[in-house]
Amino acid sequence: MFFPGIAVEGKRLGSINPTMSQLPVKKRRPRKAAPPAMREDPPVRFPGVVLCLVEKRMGASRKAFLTNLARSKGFLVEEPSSERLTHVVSEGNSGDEVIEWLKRKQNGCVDAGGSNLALLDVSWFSESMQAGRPVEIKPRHCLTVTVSAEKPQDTWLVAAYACQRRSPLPNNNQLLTDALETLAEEAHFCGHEGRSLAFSRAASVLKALPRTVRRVQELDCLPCLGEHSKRVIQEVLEDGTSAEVETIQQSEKFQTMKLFTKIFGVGVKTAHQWYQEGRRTLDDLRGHPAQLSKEQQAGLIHYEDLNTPVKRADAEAIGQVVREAVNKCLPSASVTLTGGFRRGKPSGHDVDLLITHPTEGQEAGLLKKVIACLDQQGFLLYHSIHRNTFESLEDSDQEPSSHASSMDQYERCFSIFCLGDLPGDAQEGAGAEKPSRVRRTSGASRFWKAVRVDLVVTPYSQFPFALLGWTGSRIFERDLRRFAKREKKMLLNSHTLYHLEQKTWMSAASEKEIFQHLGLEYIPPEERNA
DNA sequence: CGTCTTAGC
DNA sequence: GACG
DNA sequence: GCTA
Ligand SMILES: Nc1nc2c(ncn2[C@H]2C[C@H](O)[C@@H](COP(=O)(O)OP(=O)(O)OP(=O)(O)O)O2)c(=O)[nH]1
Ligand SMILES: [Mg+2]
Ligand SMILES: [Mg+2]
Repeated sequence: MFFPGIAVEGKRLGSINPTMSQLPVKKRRPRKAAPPAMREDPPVRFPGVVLCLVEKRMGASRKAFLTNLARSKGFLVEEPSSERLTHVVSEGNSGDEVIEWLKRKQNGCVDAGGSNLALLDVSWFSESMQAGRPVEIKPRHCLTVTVSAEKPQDTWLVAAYACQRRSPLPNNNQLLTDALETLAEEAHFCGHEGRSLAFSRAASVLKALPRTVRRVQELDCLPCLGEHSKRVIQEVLEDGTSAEVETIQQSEKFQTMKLFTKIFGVGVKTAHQWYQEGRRTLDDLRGHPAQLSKEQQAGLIHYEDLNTPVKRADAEAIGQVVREAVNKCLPSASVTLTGGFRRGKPSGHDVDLLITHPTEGQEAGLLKKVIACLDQQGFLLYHSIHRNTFESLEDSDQEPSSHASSMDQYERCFSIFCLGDLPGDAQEGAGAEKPSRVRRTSGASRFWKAVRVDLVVTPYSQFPFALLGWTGSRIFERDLRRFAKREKKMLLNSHTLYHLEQKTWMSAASEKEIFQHLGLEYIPPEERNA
């Protein structure tokens, strides 16, 4: 249950003072006072002409130089996402390439067809700069479009960033995405993170397609699909499988790395080290428990439970247990189910919960109390608590370390939850005590199950950023941040959005406002399954 | 050729 | 591995 | 190096 006015689906959260944004206390706060020194451009002399310079093959610095030149002569120059464009100027690209580039930049919904948009070579631009006015468009200036803009090819238009496209849960290409994700996993096991990311992106693009791929030619215009990915897709389309993928899956190395990295607390490095030492089974590891960290011990003990998918009903039940504990500690605080379940997944590897309170600052110190409360009731088999370094709006912006660090500003907790499944009243969760939950470990009937639960506490002013950050998917998050940095010169994390050129933090009362700040079409959680 | 998300134990 |  |  949410508070009226809390922003989950774009409702306003209330006004936020933009001068008191959040910052990492360890780092220096960039100054907000001075706006960037803007050189005065002369007044607009040609309001009917809106230029756009195609960065592709031109480069960012030349584009910036030409933009300044044009503005100094009274021309309007705007971004490709602008709807007012009249003249698109490109250097070294064909007309078709410019159309494709424009469509991508405009989230795939451009009428590149017979509109009054002129696609021009840079020669027109040079002549116009020399003349100090837009010169008449001659045939030699025009880029020709060979692809018929009327009839869409038998291909799809898909944006290059996952945060620009809709990825609903029904995946029409699971056979293909499974193959590509196997290649991504294998690359990850080999420490080839760049290659792994490339295969993950390729799989993600296929997840966004509205129907099943039938012929490899349909992939021609899709981003993130290169020679290797297309070859694998072709094999799977023709034979139902790929030899490369089959070989990987049958290899002892891959199978053992997979077995070991599924242990909570074990990553590629540790798994590989154990593999080199000749270990192959979980019992090999259980033989030397002293070499294991606390989380690895817990991960090994609960290996089967933690690798059994968590159902939505279990997630809701745990959400309710946590909600009651939270409200005991702080009435009118809220608990929101996030992660994959918020994206509509029917099951998941854990339960992700986001906690906040509508009064800024009331959430301070809450997580520690909630953990103590849950632990006392015997719900926690393991937990690890994480403090944050970001201030809430309540904290003053003078001496950052003075009280922020002395205060209990915990924000995250990774836990292993004991989900009781006792009959009758115990389902409520509050009834049975810890010893009775954990002792019944043997025999055919066990009455409890270990479940990974992530708790996150956020100040109300950061709630939309935390919600966006903890809803995922992982690929969606990475592309949001990559898009913000590379396309908008902004820095995004799960607390804030920072504009590098304006040197300002951009507050948001909803997820929708964050998408707006980024110039992105809003994508609802159910379509973030990238 | 460099980049590939970001942050806390 | 794919992209800019 | 691990977790999200
Ligand atoms: N920024 C960032 N966020 C991440 C990363 N990994 C996960 N997240 C965010 C987005 C995820 O939806 C959210 C929860 O992570 P989970 O590992 O629980 O994945 P998710 O719930 O999507 O799926 P699952 O639990 O496996 O069913 O945390 C990451 O590497 N970077
Ligand atoms: Mg999850
Ligand atoms: Mg999680």
